[in-house]
Amino acid sequence: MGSYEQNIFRKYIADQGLKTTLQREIILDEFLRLEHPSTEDLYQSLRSKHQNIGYATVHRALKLFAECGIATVRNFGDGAQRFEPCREDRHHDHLVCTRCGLIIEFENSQIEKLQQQVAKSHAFTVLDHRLELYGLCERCK
Amino acid sequence: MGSYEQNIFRKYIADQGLKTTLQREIILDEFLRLEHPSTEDLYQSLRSKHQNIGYATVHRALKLFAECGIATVRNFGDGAQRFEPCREDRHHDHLVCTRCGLIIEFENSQIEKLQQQVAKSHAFTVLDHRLELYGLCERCK
DNA sequence: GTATTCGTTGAAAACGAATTTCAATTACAG
DNA sequence: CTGTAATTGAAATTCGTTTTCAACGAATAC
Ligand SMILES: [Mn+2]
Ligand SMILES: [Mn+2]
Ligand SMILES: [Zn+2]
Ligand SMILES: [Zn+2]
Repeated sequence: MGSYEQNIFRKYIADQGLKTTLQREIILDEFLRLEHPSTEDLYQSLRSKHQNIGYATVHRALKLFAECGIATVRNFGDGAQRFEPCREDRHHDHLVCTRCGLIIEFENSQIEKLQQQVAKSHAFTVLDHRLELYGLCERCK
Repeated sequence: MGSYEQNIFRKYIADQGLKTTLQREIILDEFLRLEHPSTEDLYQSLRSKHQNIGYATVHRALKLFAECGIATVRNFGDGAQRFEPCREDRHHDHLVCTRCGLIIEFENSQIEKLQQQVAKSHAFTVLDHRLELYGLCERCK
């Protein structure tokens, strides 16, 4: 057995006729330890223990994670794509401190409900959404 | 006199010790006619009548528009920054059709209010926010 | 086991949007 | 006007992302 994410990933790999590799296992493992890493972040994080894993492989793995649904692509406006583990499908949104980069996660079912109402009133089917509040955290203001 | 946006822009230019140029006036004028143009969109849109205005100048103008508050930077995940006129400070959010690119704008004061509550509960000061609902529009689903 | 097949890997190259450089030009204060 | 500093546009650069390609390796066939 393995973690929730490992199982989904392995199933996806098998279903697609792809191959399980040591690199992918290592990358997934490290990915699950990080918060909102960019490709570069994850690559650097692996460097110490695994100097033989290439940047391109890390990047390709992250794309696979997003494809199979265990990672979400984020963009907090800092010019780099960030990826984050979906963690059992618990959706959340973000407060982003524009000064120090602190990221606070939150869930608000009332907001989600209102979003659905808005979409409905425009005959729109929502597949995904992003809500980010930018500003200053307690320490920075 | 001039439009709301022209006045703000000219004041900003003056205050910063910058210079009013014909190019900037033309670019602003065209910018206000478009919906959510990228630099490239705006550049192309100007090309027919003003083949002598360079891409870099368009880009620099857009950055100035954002700086002085008459434009907002948007990122709908298509890989290009988009800019949009603020239009008298009326904030709005977006429904984005991921199939045909249609963008519907909406305002929802209840959602905004809940956002403030969320921020407050984390001792966060919100300076800006983005809410985008991605999915399929009426025609595409 | 050995061969064949086909996906994977990592380094390097290519890509593309954003940004900067630089020499020529222009706005505008004095 | 004149001098000075900002602006311009073409080209070059930057930087994150993506692709290429030859070597490699896992899975399957023989
Ligand atoms: Mn998060
Ligand atoms: Mn809009
Ligand atoms: Zn902070
Ligand atoms: Zn559509």
